[in-house]
Amino acid sequence: MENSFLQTYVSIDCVVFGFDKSQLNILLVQRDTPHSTGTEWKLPGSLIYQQEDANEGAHRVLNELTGVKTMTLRQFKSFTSPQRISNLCDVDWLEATYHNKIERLITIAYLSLIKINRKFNSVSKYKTVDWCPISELPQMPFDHNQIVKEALEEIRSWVERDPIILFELLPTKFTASELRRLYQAIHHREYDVRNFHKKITRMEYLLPLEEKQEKVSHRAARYYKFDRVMYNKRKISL
Amino acid sequence: MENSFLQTYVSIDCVVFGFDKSQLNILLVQRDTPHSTGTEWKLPGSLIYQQEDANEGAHRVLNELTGVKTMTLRQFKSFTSPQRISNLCDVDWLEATYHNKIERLITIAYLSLIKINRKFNSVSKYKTVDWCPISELPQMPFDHNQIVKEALEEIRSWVERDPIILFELLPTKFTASELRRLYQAIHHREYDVRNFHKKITRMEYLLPLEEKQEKVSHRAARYYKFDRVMYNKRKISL
DNA sequence: TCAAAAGTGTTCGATATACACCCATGC
DNA sequence: GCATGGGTGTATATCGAACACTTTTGA
Repeated sequence: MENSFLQTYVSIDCVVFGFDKSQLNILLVQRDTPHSTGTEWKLPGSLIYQQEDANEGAHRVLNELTGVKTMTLRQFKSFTSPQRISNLCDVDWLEATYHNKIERLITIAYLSLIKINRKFNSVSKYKTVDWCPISELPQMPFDHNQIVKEALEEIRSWVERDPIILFELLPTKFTASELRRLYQAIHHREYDVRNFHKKITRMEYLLPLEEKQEKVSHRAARYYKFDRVMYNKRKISL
Repeated sequence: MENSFLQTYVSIDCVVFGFDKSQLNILLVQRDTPHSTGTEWKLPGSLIYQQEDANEGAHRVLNELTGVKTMTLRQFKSFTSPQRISNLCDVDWLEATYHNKIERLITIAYLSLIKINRKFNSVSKYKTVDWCPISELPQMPFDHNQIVKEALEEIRSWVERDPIILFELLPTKFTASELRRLYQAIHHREYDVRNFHKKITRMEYLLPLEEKQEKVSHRAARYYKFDRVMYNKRKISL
């Protein structure tokens, strides 16, 4: 072990969650595979620059990807195994993309949340950016499948500490059943409808509106909205 | 932003918790300050080697420090700001220690737990290793004070997800009030003694023993021990 | 009039909180 | 005998879980 300290490139990879109908989705980008064998989906990410710290890098990636300037972002884990770029395709792709021979690469994974119907204003280097339901994730390069798996665990425990993040995934006005389905998707279990209504009645930071759904072929559901001020009052009283 | 991607050394730093009487303690090591102005306490850590991933590095540091081969370890956050080695003392110390000019350094912080009265079998490069109560932490180099602060938040949420880690901090046999004081130290609040007894009665994985304290100048307290098998049964039923 | 989803109340068990006094031991 | 900490029970509030029927609306 002669003084051979690791000197390495560092990337960030972002697991961006969106919620639609009953499913969590993740934002994926398409890359060309090096030997023109087609395309492949991966997590959006980038090497970080000399002058940046990881947070800045993550913001940059997401801004390039979506045009959104500020979004909720959380660093959740670093992936450092030397084997994470053992696949030759990945090695070649890195060299083609960054014009550097890269033999080792650690990545810092971020988790982020966005309303899924938000319009993107992308200046992205990627040809295609799209939502992918977490139940239908493709095989991805590097350890991206593992990163997503850990991101799912992380989002669960984050919601428990700070339920505010649920409302970053829902539209400004949402129905009780949208919120319930989001809970179900995140906690991966069913909630009884009646019990769930009682639960949201107890959350004083959820304001029921007069407004209801229109033109739905069943009884119209009431809209709710999230009241940040009430929420913050609640939190300090814990 | 001309293709100047960060290539950097990577270190790991370990926040090792121990518990004594009523206080959480952290294991600190002493370093010589570069200009012989004395010594200074810091978190134990090391640059990681070429062949290592971060987990291996963390295990190596803790093994060198304590002689303990396997301990509970959890990566909790990376610290990547370019400013974290802006202090000249720190720059000089790095150069003196690692015989390399180091201009940027990111660190991956780990959290670990150990019984405070465990004997160390240290092969450490440090002159002094000692426990420091978290209420009396000195000013430390780099961003080590910040790292400890975040480690404290992390240990709280870790205990909530997985209370087993409490028993890594207590002796094999412990009294109810030792456990209560540990809860208090971690959650930073008081627990009512009677309610706490009810709480531990409900934990079937805590076995009350016949054995009691001896030679204490007050009523002798019953010892309990933690039953891992019962605990694991419990967990899957959640 | 039918299909589809919205909305609503009661009971039970588990858990958290508040609160005050007697017990065992060494000195 | 006294100082020190150990050990105990009751009442109340909140929360989660189980469980079935009526309402509204568009097609």
